[in-house]
Amino acid sequence: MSRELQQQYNPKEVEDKIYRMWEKSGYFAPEAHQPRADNPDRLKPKAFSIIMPPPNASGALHIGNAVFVTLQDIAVRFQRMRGKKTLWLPGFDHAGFEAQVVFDKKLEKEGRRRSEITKEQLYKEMLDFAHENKKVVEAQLRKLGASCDWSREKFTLDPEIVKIVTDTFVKLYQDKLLYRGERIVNWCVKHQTTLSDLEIRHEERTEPLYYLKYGPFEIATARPETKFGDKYVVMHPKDKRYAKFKDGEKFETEWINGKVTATIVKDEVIDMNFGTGAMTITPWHDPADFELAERRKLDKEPIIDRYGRLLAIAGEFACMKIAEARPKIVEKLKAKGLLAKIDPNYKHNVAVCYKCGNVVEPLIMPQWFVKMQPLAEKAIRAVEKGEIKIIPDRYKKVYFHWLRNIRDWNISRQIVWGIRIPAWYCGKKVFITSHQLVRPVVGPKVETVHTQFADPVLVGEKPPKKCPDCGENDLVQDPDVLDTWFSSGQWPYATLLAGKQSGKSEIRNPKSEIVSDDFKNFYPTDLMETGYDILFFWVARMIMLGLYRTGKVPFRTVYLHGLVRDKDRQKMSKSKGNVIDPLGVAELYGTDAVRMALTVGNLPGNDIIISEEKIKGYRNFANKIWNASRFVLMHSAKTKDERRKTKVRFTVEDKKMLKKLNELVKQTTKDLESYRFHHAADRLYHFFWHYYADKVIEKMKPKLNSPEQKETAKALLLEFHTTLLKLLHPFMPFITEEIWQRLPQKNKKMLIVENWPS
RNA sequence: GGGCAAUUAGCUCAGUGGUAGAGCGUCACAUUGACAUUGUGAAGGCCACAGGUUCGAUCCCUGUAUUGCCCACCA
Repeated sequence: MSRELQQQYNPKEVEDKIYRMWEKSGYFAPEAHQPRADNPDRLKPKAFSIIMPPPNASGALHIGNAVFVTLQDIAVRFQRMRGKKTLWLPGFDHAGFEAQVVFDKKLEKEGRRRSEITKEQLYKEMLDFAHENKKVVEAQLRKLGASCDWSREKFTLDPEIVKIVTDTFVKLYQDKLLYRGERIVNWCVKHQTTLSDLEIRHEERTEPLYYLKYGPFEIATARPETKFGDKYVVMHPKDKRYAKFKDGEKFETEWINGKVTATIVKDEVIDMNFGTGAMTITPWHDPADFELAERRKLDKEPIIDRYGRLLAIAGEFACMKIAEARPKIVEKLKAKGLLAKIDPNYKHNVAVCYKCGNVVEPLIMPQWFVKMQPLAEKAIRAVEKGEIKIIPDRYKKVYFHWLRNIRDWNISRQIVWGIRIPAWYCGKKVFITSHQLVRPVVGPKVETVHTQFADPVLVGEKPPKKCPDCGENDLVQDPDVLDTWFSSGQWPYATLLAGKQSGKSEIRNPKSEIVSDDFKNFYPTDLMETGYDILFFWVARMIMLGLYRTGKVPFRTVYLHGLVRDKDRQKMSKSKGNVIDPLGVAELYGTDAVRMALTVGNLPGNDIIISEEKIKGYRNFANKIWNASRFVLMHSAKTKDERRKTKVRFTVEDKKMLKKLNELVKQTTKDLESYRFHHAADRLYHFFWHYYADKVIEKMKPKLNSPEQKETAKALLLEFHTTLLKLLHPFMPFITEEIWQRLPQKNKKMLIVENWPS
C-alpha cells in the first residue's frame, strides 16, 4: 500500500467513493452516531434537526438548490461532529401547478394534448414522471455531498403525508377556519385554474384610458369590455362636484346596448382626485369593485367567461375575446356619442399569471378559502416573542407587514396534479364544479354563466354512504386539488409525524398526544434554511399551519439565503443562457470547490454572485489543502527509533502558533453556532492558506531537518493539520475525509463523526 | 403609492468610533524544493454626496442621489 498522493487533487477519484463509504456507515441517521466516550455531550446528546426544503419532483436541481444543500449540510455536519443526534430529513414536492406547467410543455413536445388524455391517465403519467425525476435529483443531492438521512425520505404524495394534509383540511373546516365561498379569485385564462394572490405578478402597462359619458357623469375606464352591466355610479360623499346627487338616487341613461337604470352610490373608497371622481363598478371582474359590492350589498353580474370571452350580456359582442371586442366596443361608444375622450398614455399595473404572463381575469367563483387572520395573529406573536428567530433580522418587518395585511387564501386549484380536496357533494343538487365551463351558445339565444353550487354535504376523509339530507347515494368528490403550498406548508410536522417509527400518523388536536418518535425527538426543528423569495409562500404558512396543528412553532430559526446571480448581477435563467449547472461545475472543479464558492460571500438575505472564476479559486484551494497534506504525510512516517531519540517540546513561538489555532477553533465554532457560514468559510480559507501553509509550514521546514527539533515540528504540524481538517470538513467534506482516511493515526473514526475540536 | 437594502481598490465583497482589508484581475521578480491550480513583492481607494454628533466618522444621526428588490384592489 502506498500513502503517496498524486501531485494534484482529483475529486473524481474521491467523491463517489467517499459518499458511498458514508452512506454505508449509516452515520447520516441520527441514531447511528454514538458520541465518543471523551465527548462531554455523550450523556445527554441533544438533537439537531433540519427539514430539507423539498425540491420539485419535476426537474433537475439548479444552482439555487445547491445553495441550500451546501448551507444545510454545513450546519448538519457541524452539529453531528459536536455529538448531537442530528437529523436532516430529505423530501420532494409534487409542486402542483409548477409541475403541471412543466408537464404540459413535455406533452407539447411529444405532440400530445392534455385534453386528449383522461384525468386518471394524466395523473398516472405525471406520477411516473415525478418518480423518475426524483431518482435523478436524489443522485444529484448525493453528488453535492448532502449528508441527509435517506431512510426517512418523504414525498408530498405519500399516502401518510396526504392523510395528514387532508386531516388538516377537515380540521380547519370543523374549526370554521376554512370555508367554501363565492368570492373573487385570480383566474388564469390560459391555464384554466385559479391562482393565489402570491402567484400573480404585477406588470406595468401603458394603455388608453377611456372617458365615457354615463348619464350626467363622465367615468374613466381602461376596460370598456367589462362595462355592459354597470348600473352603479360611485362617488365620494364629500365631493362637492356631485353634491346635488344623493346616495341611492336612480336615473335612466343610454348605455352601450340600450337604456339602463343606474343607481348612485356614495362611498369613501373613491379617490376624488382620480379622473372625474366618479366611476361605475364591475363587481364580477374587479377585486375592488367586488369588495364595495359585498359591503354595500350591490348586485353582481358576470360579463366575461372562463375562456376570456364575452357573455350574452354583451349582445352583439358576445363570444368575442377581449382583445377583439375592445376596439369594436370603443367604436360603438364613439358612434353613440358616449365617448368623451381618450387619454392614450395611461400607466397602470395589470395582474398577470406568474408562469405564463397572461393577464389574470378576476372572476367570482365558488372556491375553498382559508380564513387567515386568526392564524396570522398567532404567527405574528411567535416571532414577536422570539420563539422564532429570523436571520437576517430585517425580514421580520417584511413578514409582519404581510401577515398584518393578509387576505384569505384560495387553496383550491383546477388541475389534476395534486391532493384531491376531501369534500363530497350530493349528486342530486345543482353542482357546477369550478372548472366546468358554461359556454355561451352562439346565436340569438345566449345563456349566462350559472353560479349556483351546492354546499358540501361532507368534509372528511371518506365519503358518506349517502346524502344526509335526501338519502341520495350518488355522492361526488370535489374535483379540485389543493394548492401545493397547502401541503408543503405542513412539511415539518407532516414529515416527522409520518416518520418510520410511528405506528400512527394522526394528531387530533393541538394538545393531543404525540404519536411518532421522530416528532417527539425532532419537533420543533432547529433550522429552516431557505430562500427569501419564499418567505410568504412557504415560511409564513409553515409557521401558521404548524402552530395551528401542533400548538408549537415548526422551527426555532429561519435562515434566509439570497438568490444566485451571475457576475453581472443578472438573475440566472435558461433564456439568458447564464445558468451555472451546479452538477456540471462540480464535475469540472470538484464538489468541495463549488460548495466553498457558494458559501464565501453568501450573506443571509443578500444575493450571491457566482462565476466560474470564483469556483476555480476554490478548486485551487482544494489543491492547496491536498499538497499541504502531502507534505505533512511525507514527514509523518515515524520509526520507533526516532520517537525514542527526541521528545516533543514546544517552543514559545510554537505555543503562540497553537494559540492562534485555538482562536480559530473558537471563532469558527462561534460563527457556525450563529449561522455565519460565510464568515467561518472565509476565515478558514485565509488561515489555512496564508497562515498555516505560508507561515507555519515554512517555519517548520528547516526544523524537520534537525534531529532535535524534528519530532516537535512533526507534532505541531500534525496538530494543525488534524484540527484544520476537522474545521474544514463541514464546508469541504470530500477532500477532508479523503485525507483523514490517509492519516497515520490509529483508532481513528471517519471524519464525518470525529469530535469537533474545542 | 408604501417599504427594504446597497453604495469601500478595475471586479466580487469583508470590516472597524482612532493613519483602510481580502480574493480575483494587473505588473515585476522567483522556479526542478508539498503545491505554477505556486511563492515573494508592487501598483491601485477623499470608504456615493451634503450636513450633524464627537477630541476624532468609512462606521452613529439627518437629508440627497443612484441602483436593486419586495409589497399594493386608484377606476
